Amino acid sequence: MTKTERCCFILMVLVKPTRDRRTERREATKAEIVEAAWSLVRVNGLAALSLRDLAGRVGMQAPSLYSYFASKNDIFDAMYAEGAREYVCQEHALVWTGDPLTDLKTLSRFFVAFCTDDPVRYQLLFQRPIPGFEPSPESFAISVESLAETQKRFASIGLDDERAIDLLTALGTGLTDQQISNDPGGDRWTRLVDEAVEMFFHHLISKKTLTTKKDAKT
Amino acid sequence: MTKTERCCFILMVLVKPTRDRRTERREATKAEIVEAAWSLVRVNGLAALSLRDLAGRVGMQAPSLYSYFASKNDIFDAMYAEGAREYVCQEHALVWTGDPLTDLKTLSRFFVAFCTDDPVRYQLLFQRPIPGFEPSPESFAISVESLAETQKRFASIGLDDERAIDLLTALGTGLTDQQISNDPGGDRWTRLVDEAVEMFFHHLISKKTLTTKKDAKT
DNA sequence: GTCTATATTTGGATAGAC
DNA sequence: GTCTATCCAAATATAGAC
Repeated sequence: MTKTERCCFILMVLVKPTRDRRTERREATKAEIVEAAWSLVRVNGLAALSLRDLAGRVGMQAPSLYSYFASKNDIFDAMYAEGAREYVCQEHALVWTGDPLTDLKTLSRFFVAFCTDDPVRYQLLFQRPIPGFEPSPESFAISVESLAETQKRFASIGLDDERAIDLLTALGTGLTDQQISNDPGGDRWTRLVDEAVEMFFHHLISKKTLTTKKDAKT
Repeated sequence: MTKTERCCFILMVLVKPTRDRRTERREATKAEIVEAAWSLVRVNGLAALSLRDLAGRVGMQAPSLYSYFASKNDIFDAMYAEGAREYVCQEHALVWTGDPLTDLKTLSRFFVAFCTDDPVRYQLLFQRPIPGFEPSPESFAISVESLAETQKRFASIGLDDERAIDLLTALGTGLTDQQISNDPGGDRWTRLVDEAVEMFFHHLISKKTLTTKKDAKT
């Protein structure tokens, strides 16, 4: 521990509310790098991200990035965490009515919109397109949190049948995938979300697996 | 044209049924290379295919591959063509009953089974995971042929609504994608195909968009 | 047709000066 | 913290001998 570091540490402990401008600056730069990484991968794809390009985008030389991230995968991990946090945040902001059909539509619309809105983010979060990369436990924990959130939402609607849930998620990813692969930027499949959820809902009712709070009319 | 080539050419023209052993041998080697490429790619993923590995697998040095294929993408193209041909062939072998629901199930089951049976092939044929690669017009034509086949099948069932078809394809790719991503080698999603098709079918009937030959009972 | 040798490019990552 | 210089590894692809 250098003299300067010791000094800082003592100050931090003694004077709690003091901001650490050094750390703030550092975090800001890290965020800037991650942002630049997103803009690059949105154009060239995840696999094409190179540290040279990335450094150039933020006005650095490649080795300088190693002052902020230990490796390339470490950068991917930061991107993953950011994406997962966005998902949790936006999902949390959804408004629930208590009506199962309406709420299912809300959730499905949100999922498909979130994914098609940024296909590369979808790829990073929900598929595994980078050979040597998997998210760190800390980053993955964010995803797990959101999964739990969704499960609770399903349960509160009365949807607890695994088969049914699997069918619904397949619908969501199917619409998403077709939209991204075959009509990028359009709405040929996203516009089908409501109809798909209604179809699913009526299917559930006909199996009497659902407990409705209000009764949905045909 | 060398003397030998001229000689061969004259022979081919004069004596029609004569086989060209040279060409046969060459095609066999090409097929062997493509087969080796598939086995490598199934293990390491599409992106990880390297010409060194591939050459080693068939007992060659890397440059020798250039006697058979002009480039790496040329090899991918051959793989694509082979995959597409398999699809057409297997689809063609399906047996149709004339009953819309049954036939829809047959088609959907086939699609999902074909895709989950070889996820890497699915990736190469139906997604675009290799940065610089897209199939040559000749190879792509095979896919177009199969699409036309499927369209005709849909039409013969009385299914000609674009929205409905899009919904059905989303169901197929959704089940496929979830199966591959979240339960590789299992059947958690593939076993839902029949239920999904029934759900879709009843949805169609309730919209009275379908002309049935036999009437399906509830 | 197959080989050895090599050109060329492009990555990620490290060392050490400042 | 940032830079220059460099290392190392891996990849596609070509040249030319045999």
